Amino acid sequence: MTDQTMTPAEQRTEAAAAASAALDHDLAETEIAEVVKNAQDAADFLKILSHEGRLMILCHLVDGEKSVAELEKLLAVRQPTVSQMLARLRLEGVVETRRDGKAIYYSLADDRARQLIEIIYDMFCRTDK
Amino acid sequence: MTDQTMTPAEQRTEAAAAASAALDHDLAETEIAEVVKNAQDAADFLKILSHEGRLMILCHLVDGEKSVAELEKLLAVRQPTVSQMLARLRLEGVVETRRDGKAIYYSLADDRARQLIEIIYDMFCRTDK
DNA sequence: TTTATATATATGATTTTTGGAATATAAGCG
DNA sequence: CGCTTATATTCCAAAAATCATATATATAAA
Repeated sequence: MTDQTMTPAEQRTEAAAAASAALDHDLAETEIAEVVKNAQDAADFLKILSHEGRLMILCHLVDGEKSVAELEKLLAVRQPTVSQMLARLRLEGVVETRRDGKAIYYSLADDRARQLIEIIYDMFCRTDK
Repeated sequence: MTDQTMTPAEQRTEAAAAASAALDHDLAETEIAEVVKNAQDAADFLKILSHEGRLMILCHLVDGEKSVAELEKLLAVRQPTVSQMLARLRLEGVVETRRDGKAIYYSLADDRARQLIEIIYDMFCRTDK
């Protein structure tokens, strides 16, 4: 279908044009770029949740803040592993921290995450019983 | 916190026991295993969605079935790439196919996916405007 | 200030995921 | 039958994610 002699950039441009044509109201390049960006953002966000350990952490945080030590026990994994998962969640802005003495308490900082987690919890932890 | 002289298996057992204790109603090993399994299932499912291309495909399929060629144009990627993404979705049971002559039409086959996709679409493609 | 506890980070090995290129199959057409 | 179009699959290299181990930092307590 697509001419194999074109460069990848040319092919993408052509394909994008084809996509525009397909959506009869003729999207501009910038609009296509925005759709792609939305998809990227959404996919990146889902990637954060698509990990057993991180997902369990987030599920627990729905019930309220937890210290690293508490999460370590709840998940049955070692401390550096919990901290690594928390670091990722922190960098992505999904959780935030509060210090109390030696302990650091983590809580949810993103409503999208809270919403999705609750839905996923219902889907996978209630329905299937 | 956890004794570094134990084997990983021992540590996991101990940590699991600690987790049980933490949840005052004393979960059995099998119950813990089930929670972990739920988390794994959910994470695996989210992994399928957490990919820009697959996500875009699923978004388009929410509007109704599409042939491979249509998706190729909508996504602006090459045919083998579309087929690879579709193969993954097919193997995971998220989409199903119907043949019509030379064309193969794909459609959503999983209500969980449909539900999540719609929510994600609202979150990332409507809200932020 | 030394020591213990709670948490974080760095490093590196291993595994998974990804995406391109080539090739294969399957259906329709002349 | 050969030819074309639509789709699928295989193979492989590169990139990314994961995980364990070791080490660092920060707070508190003695």
